[in-house]
Amino acid sequence: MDYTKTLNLLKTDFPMRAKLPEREPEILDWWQQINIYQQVRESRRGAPTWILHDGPPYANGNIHLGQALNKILKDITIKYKTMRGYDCPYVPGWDTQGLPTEQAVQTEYGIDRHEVPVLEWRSKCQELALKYVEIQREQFQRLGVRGDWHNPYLTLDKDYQARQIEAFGKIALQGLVYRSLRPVYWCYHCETALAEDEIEYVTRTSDAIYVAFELRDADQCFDQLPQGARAHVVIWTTTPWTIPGNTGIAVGEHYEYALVKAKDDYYLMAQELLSESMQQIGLSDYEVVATRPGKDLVGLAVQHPLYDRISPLVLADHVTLEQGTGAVHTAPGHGLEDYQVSLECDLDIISPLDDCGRFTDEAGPELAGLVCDEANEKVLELLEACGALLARTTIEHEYPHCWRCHLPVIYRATLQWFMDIDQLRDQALTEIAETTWIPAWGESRIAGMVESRPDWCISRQRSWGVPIPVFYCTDCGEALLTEETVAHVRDLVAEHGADVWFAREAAELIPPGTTCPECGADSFIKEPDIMSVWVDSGCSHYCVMRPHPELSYPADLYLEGDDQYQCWFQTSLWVAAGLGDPAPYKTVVGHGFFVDDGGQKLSKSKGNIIDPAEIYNKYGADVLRLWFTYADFRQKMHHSEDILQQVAEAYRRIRNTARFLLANLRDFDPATDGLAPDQMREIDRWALLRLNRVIKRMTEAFDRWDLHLFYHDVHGFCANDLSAFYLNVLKDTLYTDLPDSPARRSAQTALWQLLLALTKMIAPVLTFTADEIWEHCRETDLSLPVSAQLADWPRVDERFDDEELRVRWERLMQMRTQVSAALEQAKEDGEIDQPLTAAITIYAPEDEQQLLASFGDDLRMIFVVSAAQARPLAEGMSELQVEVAQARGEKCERCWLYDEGIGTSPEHPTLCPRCVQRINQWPENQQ
RNA sequence: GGGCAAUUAGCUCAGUUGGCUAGAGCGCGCCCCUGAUAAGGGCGAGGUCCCUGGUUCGACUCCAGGAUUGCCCA
Repeated sequence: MDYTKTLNLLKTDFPMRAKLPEREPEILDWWQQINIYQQVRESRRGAPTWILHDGPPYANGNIHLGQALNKILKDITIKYKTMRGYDCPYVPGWDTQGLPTEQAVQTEYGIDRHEVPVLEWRSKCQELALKYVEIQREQFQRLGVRGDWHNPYLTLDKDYQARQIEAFGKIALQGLVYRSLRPVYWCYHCETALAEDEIEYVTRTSDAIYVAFELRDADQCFDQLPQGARAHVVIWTTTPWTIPGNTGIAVGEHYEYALVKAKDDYYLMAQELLSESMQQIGLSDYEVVATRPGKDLVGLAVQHPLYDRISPLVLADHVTLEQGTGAVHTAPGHGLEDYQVSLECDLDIISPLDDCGRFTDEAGPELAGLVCDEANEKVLELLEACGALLARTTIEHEYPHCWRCHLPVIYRATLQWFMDIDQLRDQALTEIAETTWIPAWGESRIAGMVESRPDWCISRQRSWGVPIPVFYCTDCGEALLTEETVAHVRDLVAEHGADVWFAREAAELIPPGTTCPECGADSFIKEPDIMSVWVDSGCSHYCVMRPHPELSYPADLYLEGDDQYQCWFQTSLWVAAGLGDPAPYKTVVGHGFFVDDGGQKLSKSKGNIIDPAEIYNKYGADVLRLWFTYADFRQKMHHSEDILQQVAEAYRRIRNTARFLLANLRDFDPATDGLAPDQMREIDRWALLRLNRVIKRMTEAFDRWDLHLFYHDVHGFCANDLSAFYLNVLKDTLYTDLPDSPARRSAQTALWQLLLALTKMIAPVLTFTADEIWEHCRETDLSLPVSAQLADWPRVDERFDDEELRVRWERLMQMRTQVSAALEQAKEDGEIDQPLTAAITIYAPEDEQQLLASFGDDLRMIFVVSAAQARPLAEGMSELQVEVAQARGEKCERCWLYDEGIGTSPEHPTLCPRCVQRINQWPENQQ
């Protein structure tokens, strides 16, 4: 007879194989159908809100792995917080304006911005940005990210732009914004100023030259100098093309400078760098005539080698003796430190370059029209011709490059708009101290950056962005910016979008009747520059969080890649400070970046870019999501195929555990079959005690953003506590006991709790799989909400927190390890085939022996053997010993345990008495 | 050159206030099961806890210096 029909074998249509790439899109469709975002929001109506403000990714391509990580971490957090009882509106956003889009229009559409009208150019930019918003929206949703995808915020929205103009006006009217001629990083390929965060340093080889500047009145300082002798200050520079911009030479106050004679000429430079420099110049035969400290040299007049003008000797703190001659070529139009010196020492600021980096006529006829970097040769030629070029070598050094076109940038003095950071710094630092930073060292990191950050250059010489709403009087040139003009522009932009600024003349953009407060004239021109894209996103709290009916200020959380300490975390703070607001965030979480298995950063140029679509199309988004909780996201994240394989394997384990639970609950109705804790068997209470522990740890981990503990704890629980032990032990009860027996119902009561809690706990991470499991859970309990996302986070059930039980089982588990080892040994020695054929005797010290004995008949079940008994230590034994023998009797055909009573029933000659009894009582309808 | 951080088995991580033979999962090797089966179970081999000093009865844990790596800045 086939006894399999008299067993409660597994039964479920929950598939073992996930086929996530096929299954996930179906679940997505279903979420859309039931409008999961709205349902979740409604289920939390009236609950306290918890707001994560989305940092807008830049819409100029497919999403990359870092963006996938970012959005998934946000999603995990929001889903967790929702389950914890909060109402969590999530409004995703996109950064849509700025240089990257303009460049993409050029490359993708092949349009030259100089050849089309500005409005057409802007419309192309908008078209492209919106295209990528669509693409990214699809891709983010595919990752399982839940949010208000139908109503995202875009920085190009009219309302956004209008609020941004309003914010600028408020900040500017408080005197926190100024316009100044100042050297800024300038990319002459992109024809725009670049902010510090748009610079990348690349090693390159440059010229390094020594140049002689003739001293006009050296004899004032050095009476050793013979009448009519020529003396030169020697400078060293790696950018020959900046020589035309030289307006001074800086020396260090306390350094000793030596006047040396070589051949018939005299040279002046720092004593300490003398031998090195003279060697480079090729004048090894020289003598020191005199020395003077730097401070004595101040005010000496030096003749510029190329032009008829004087470059005075000045003091500067930044002069060092690390390189060069200790006499520093100073071109205030081409360097920030030089610029600062020029302010202190009243040097001229000369920057004879146009937007494209070409020398203007100011540089003289030989240089006019040449592009600066390429003009090096010509400058060298000119210096050579006048005998000023002493030596020419090369040097390898880090040089700033444009982050977009990767070409070298220059410093160029231009009129730019700045936010006055000095006025806001203290407030910003106070706010930083008030904010919670995760990880904690993020605080010292951003504080350090904020302390030393120079004024923020916020203007860009481009057109795809929000205009700087300033006018200039055509008569006196004075800038015009009043509450009225700002409000007027703001209203026009709110109605027509920022295009209106570019479509209309100044007269049509100012309130009628406006006159210049300085000279009374009524004719104006408009500011040509737009705001940096970092202003756009930095204003998001003012443009989105403030006015949005569902959001509020400040946000509970900002969560971005840790490059944002220098960018969005900061720009948002500066804007808030400028507006007189507290920080826009209460907590800020920074996450690391991906590196490949060799530890190299993922980048296009290295060709090691990973497309998240490839991963979710191959493994599924849930595996991708699980991966992001596999490693500590606050550090760099490694990517390799090996790691993905591991994660996929772990996914299968979790999935199969859930499947096993489901498959044993088909005949269980929690309402009628569930048992109270005091009616449950000890092992089942132990399982729920262990579940409590996982819930506790998971909750703490999520609260502390120790997300990687999720993977390790949940997976460890499934693998160790459940698969390897509890579920394995339970099989005998679940399969062979009477369906309605107390033991089986006790087990099922625990299994049901395990299944529910586990499914809820994985819901924020394995968001697709959780709902797939949940659907099957609802077959057991229809009163459950339709999605796990609508469930409450599991709670610790204190009825199972039994310390005595915990200790008791901990000791048992230790002994179990020894039993397993003994069984393995017996198997190797050929004494038994497998554990089920074994009978074990455990000789244990008294305490242990009593503990084991207290389990009675359950002991053999716990060790998954046919028979087990505990005895006191025998003579000569000092510690626990396990004796393994072949179990007596035959193998029962039904329960597979060995028993001596087999054959005693004529009706069922192959069954043990226990099974015979059960068969006889087996419910009719299940036979 | 400066700031912030990291460094525990092949991989990803644990390791409370310094204290028994440093743990887990995966991977690997060997074996068992075939009533979780493109599943499940057992055992095993893998570690100078980056290095060097110091404090201490005792340091993976604390201190100093160094190395390497990553990010940011110059």
